[in-house]
Amino acid sequence: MGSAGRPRKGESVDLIAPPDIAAPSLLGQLLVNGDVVLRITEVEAYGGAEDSASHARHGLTRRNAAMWGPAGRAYLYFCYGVHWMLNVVTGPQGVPSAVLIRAAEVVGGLETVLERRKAPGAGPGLCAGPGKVAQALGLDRTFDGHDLFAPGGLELRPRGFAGPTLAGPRLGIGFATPEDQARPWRFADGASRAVLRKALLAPIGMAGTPGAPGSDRAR
DNA sequence: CGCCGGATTTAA
DNA sequence: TAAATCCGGCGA
Repeated sequence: MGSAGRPRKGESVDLIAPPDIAAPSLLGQLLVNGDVVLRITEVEAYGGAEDSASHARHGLTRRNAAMWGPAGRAYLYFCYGVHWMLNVVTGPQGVPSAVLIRAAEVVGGLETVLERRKAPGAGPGLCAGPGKVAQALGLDRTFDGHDLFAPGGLELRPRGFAGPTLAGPRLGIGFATPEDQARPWRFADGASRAVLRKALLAPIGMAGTPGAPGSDRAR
């Protein structure tokens, strides 16, 4: 890796930005693993300078090591003894930050997803929830640190589009400081039904009209 | 070394 | 509303 910190071909420049900037740029992008293709509809930013809600709050540990790595890698962790959670590592190397993929829509491989999710049929809630997303993609600890821009295995495809961006406080971080709990670091695609607690989110980055510029990927 | 609790999901 | 179910991080 001679080009540390510099985006490679096909890599979104936005991932080098602070997590709250990088996060909304991931909306609409695709996650691919085998025949399964998901379109990201909801994300949350973690880390940056100081964030009491981040796994990096206690410093570098074995579990969160991937958060310190270069942008564009996966950070997988096990939660509640039950679920795996997928994050996209962002920011410059050495600054722990990541974006939690909270929800997505199935674009391809529905049969595989239904099987993995043990769901009877498709619906807006099929992959709405971070544990569901990882399960649908068939992820576990072996994907921790995986390069999302390397061909084969789990991949992030920057191509995609999303509707107007919604933003609001992150979910499930009652242990964090009130200031960090209040940060509007949860983002979602306003045009998607695959979004949890949508009523807690409000339009952002638009100068008056929905679909306005501002949610564009800088590229 | 033992305890506490979690970036959740599901079923009752 | 509560159980499932494991491991990380902290304090002793």
